[in-house]
Amino acid sequence: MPVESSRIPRVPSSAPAAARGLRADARNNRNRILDAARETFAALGLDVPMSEIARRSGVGAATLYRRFPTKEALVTEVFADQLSACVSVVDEALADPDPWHGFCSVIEKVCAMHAVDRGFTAAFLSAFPDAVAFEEERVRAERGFAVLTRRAKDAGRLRSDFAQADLTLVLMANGGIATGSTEAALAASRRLVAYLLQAFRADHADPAEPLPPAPPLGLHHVHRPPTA
Amino acid sequence: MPVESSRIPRVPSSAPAAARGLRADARNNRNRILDAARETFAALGLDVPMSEIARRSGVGAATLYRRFPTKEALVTEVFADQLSACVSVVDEALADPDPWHGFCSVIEKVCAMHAVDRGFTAAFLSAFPDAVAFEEERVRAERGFAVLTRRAKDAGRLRSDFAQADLTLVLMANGGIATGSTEAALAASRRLVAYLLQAFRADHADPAEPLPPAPPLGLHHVHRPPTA
DNA sequence: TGATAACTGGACGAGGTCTTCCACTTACCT
DNA sequence: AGGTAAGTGGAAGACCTCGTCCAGTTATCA
Repeated sequence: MPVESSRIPRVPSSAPAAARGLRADARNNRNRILDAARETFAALGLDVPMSEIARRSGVGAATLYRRFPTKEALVTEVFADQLSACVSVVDEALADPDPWHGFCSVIEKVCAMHAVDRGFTAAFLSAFPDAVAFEEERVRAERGFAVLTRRAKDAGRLRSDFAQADLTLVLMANGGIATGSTEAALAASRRLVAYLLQAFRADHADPAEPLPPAPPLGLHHVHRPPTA
Repeated sequence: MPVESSRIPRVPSSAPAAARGLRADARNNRNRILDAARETFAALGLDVPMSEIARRSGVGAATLYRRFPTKEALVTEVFADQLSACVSVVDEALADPDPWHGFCSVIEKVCAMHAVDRGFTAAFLSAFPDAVAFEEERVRAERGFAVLTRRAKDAGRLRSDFAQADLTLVLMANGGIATGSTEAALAASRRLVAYLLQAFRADHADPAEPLPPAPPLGLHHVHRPPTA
């Protein structure tokens, strides 16, 4: 009888690394916490008390803090996959044969994701320090978007004075669209994005009205002060 | 000897109503508080502690609360004149013989004012309850802007599907532009506004791509929940 | 089944903010 | 100049949030 088999924890290796080797009930609670946190952050933003998330998860505060030593850790974990989704949006767009369509789809999809999730917007913009864990993905998305931008310009569809930093501009502006209902926020975001995409069209660039210079801002430089 | 003369308080009737009849030192302190609050709110947003404003004003907390019973009252007072400035921007634009230029100037100026004052943006968007005091001015500005919109459309410069609620959209989007330095925020705001104004041009409306419907949002419906 | 180690829940402490209270000081009016 | 009422500053109360601790419970494994 192979003793080893009992020593090897039955790990669903597809699960996130942090959930491996947990006792069954603990892993269950962990998932409940993540689900509740996702819902709550999306609906109310990142400023909800940890106690509220514990309450909605049906666990005590200690359990919450045992799984996620700090609120930031919880936020990071919650939005890790959302960030991956953003990155994959860029990958999909790179596979699109129409450069302009790909470019637009990135902006439309990412803005829509932000519009329906209040917490995602805040997390994205606050650039919480643990985000260094996502540095790699962020850089990949940035490079991918740069390629998209170049292709769309070369195709003559995107105005040539569009700056890389304008993506940050769009995301920040879209982040300002926060209203009571999710539907209203999504509708507002869609309309804003539609306006902006029309402004980005090459045939709408007016040589008589040059754009004000782009501010020297990259996604990684956006730091919203904690108390503001 | 006219007794009355001494009974009549020497009121600088040009001063705000709330400052009338105050003792000289009290009025002085009141002004210092307002100045400090203006600076602090503009630089750091509305979330600065009241104690910080008291410290910068050189007064104690009790004095601050004697003048302004609640933080909200202070915020309201501080931004009352800024709001008036916004309204007068509309009035100026109405006097502009060029409807399109007037329309643009409103958006450009108001957005610039919001960009350089973090607190103003928050106060404007949070629509704090005491704002009912400004209801009249708000309505006046709204009507004025409606006139500007109509004129600009009739002149064939503003796209016909521009909605009144799009002003709210622009202001919310502009409110998302908050970066570390004031200069960067202003630069970002300017570029965003330039893009949007190009999108608003009648000759840039693409009949092949109708806009998503405008969300049913007026300025007075924007309510950002307290904790978010 | 029973020992063990991990897990859980509610109570607790630290820190920060808004607001109030009270003894002292100051400006105004006669 | 002097009395008085208003004004002032610092300390303290109420409330909320993040994060910690300990006694009881539960899953795991021989």
